[in-house]
Amino acid sequence: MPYDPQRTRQAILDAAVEEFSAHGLAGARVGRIAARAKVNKERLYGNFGSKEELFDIVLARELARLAEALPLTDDQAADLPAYALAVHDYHRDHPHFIRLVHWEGLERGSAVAAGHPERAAHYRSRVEALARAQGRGDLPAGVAPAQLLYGIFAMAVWWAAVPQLTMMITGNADEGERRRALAAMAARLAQREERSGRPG
Amino acid sequence: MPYDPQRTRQAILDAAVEEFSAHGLAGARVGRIAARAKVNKERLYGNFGSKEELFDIVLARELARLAEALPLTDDQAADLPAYALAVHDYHRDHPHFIRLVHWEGLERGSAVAAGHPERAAHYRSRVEALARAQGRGDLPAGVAPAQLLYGIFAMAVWWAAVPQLTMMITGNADEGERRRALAAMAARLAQREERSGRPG
DNA sequence: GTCCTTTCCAACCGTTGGGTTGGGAGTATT
DNA sequence: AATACTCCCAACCCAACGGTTGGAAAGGAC
Repeated sequence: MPYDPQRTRQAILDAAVEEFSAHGLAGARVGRIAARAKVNKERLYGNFGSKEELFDIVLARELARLAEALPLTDDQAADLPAYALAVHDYHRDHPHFIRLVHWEGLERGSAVAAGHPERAAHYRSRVEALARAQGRGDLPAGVAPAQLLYGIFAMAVWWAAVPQLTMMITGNADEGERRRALAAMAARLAQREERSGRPG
Repeated sequence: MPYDPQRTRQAILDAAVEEFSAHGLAGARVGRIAARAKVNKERLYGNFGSKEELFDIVLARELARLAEALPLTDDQAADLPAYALAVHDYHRDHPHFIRLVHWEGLERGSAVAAGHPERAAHYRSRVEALARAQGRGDLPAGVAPAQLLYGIFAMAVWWAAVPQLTMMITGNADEGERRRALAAMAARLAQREERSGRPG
């Protein structure tokens, strides 16, 4: 059979994203990745060095895909519910990335943040878009833009990491209801006037 | 040395919660748990059957602690920001439970929800408290109470599961800022009047 | 066709994993 | 003080793990 190193690499990455997404770093099995990719284990080490490095590369690839598919333009920053829904739908349709990020957070902790300037830049650009929207008056100024982005992300993606909790909290609420509620809550975060509104 | 089976059990559970919280189900090492508890590995199996059963028991114990420490009274349901802060602070001060829940969600998936009626009841009671607050007019009726609870939880605890992302999004925002933003966002979710407020 | 490099594979390696075993030490019952 | 039962431990089991090795097959340069 003719050699096809490019195809080998690709097959390993495709298999690895499935395996890491399903089982995390500790739970993933190098042998399973090789088997699913129909490739010899040694090719994995020859191409990617180690299980951990492979995890990094897989995660970086998924982030690159997300970054391309889910920009945050100034238009979108002015329409927070629509952006929240876009984030939600992306992760619903591409469930690997958000799971990888959760595995990374749980297994490696906050120290990760220091070593990935390009990822930090990705999120910074989103924060800046929200800051500009605040400057234009399209978003309320009461909450720091970074915190606002955090809140939107939290509501839009958390269910993917804790499906069992989500089920217990919302019962068998269907996805339509979740999307509707997400949009409504994002709209509330985006409202311009704040009302104290709570009786002492 | 005199026997003390009660103490042995307790030591295993205390060691197990640390280990499972830090490494998850796949990453946890039975040998490490036994070593930390200063107990023979066999005592772990004699008392708890298997690694998985031990995980279940540890998680149930942590939920029981949370349920006692963090009720949701009707008073609190009427003051969503205060409740959100209470949830945030509990998980900040007792970081094991929320991590265990995330490990469970990632490793076992949504099927878990079906097998734990007592846990479902715990969350149902919280949803009902919010529903009553809506009935009294203390909370807006625009969002289903279960979805509202989901949103509050998501914002209040997500940072614990993805500390690296939180860091990249909010920079080195200190905890005080996070708490302030959380309260502000919860207040927005609790506002009674909705304003469309978005220019077409 | 010879030489050199790259791709690929089967078999292997040392270690560690969850889980078990056989028996000894402590305690309660009679 | 013999019996019986629970608690505990050191040593063991073996499958599976991440990672490596030696060499064969393929491709490119000349």
